[in-house]
Amino acid sequence: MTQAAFFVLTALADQPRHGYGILREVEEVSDGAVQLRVGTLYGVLDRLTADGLIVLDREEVHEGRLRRYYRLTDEGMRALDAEAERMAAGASAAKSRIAEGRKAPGAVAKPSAGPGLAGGVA
Amino acid sequence: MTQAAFFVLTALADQPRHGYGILREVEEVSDGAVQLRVGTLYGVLDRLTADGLIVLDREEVHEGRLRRYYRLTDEGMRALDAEAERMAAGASAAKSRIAEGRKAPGAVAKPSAGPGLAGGVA
DNA sequence: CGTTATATATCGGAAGCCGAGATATCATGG
DNA sequence: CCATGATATCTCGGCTTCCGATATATAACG
Repeated sequence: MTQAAFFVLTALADQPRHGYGILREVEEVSDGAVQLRVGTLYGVLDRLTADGLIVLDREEVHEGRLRRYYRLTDEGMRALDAEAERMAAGASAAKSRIAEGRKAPGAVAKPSAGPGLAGGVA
Repeated sequence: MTQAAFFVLTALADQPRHGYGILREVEEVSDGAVQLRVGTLYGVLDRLTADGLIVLDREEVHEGRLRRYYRLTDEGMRALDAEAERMAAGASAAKSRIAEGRKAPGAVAKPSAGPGLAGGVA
């Protein structure tokens, strides 16, 4: 699953949303760290629909503008859950490894030959 | 940062490794969930080097076979740390949203009629 | 009337992924 | 002796995905 797809699913996890709403929600939920582009969105939406992870929930007309709402399917919910698990595990692994690398730069069983990472790391 | 790049950095976080070793390490650290392909690896290695996140540490000849070791730079370490943070946050956000969606499928200001997610759908 | 915000969607270039193949050494097995 | 498999490097081409730019349309603000 791509990053974009993950964040779209996340934005839809609590309630159905329309395209433009997903765009804003992703930015907000990621605290501005992730900016889903318009050009990316619709391709992702199509793929997720084709994969059965989301479905068109309903269409509304708000102030003369069409809003097309999507929502997660059971399968989409499960896929997101599994992906979140993998991401958490990956993040956790990276964190503990960083700690290891900082704690023992020369723990490679090599006395000194190895200058260690970036010279002491600080 | 792409998934592939993230896992390469993670594999290098505790100690320098060579290409083939990274391949096995990524699979092991992700418990088989992530399989970095050979065709992907070298492109990632080149990009990470160009971006200054990793550097060629040393070259060794082991049993007649060349081993090219890479290691993280300070910048690479920081980038990995930041990315791990973002991933953890993303995973966490997804998790709590899933909980919200399950807890209140109709929390959309809809008493009960709302079949909500996966409820009635059909 | 022009710009900004909301809202949809498409197009094409660029970036990235990955199966397949090339090359080479060493060990195992037939 | 040769085939196979593991180790180890790297390249190529097709496919998927990303994203800037563009198009269309309504409403609000100046």
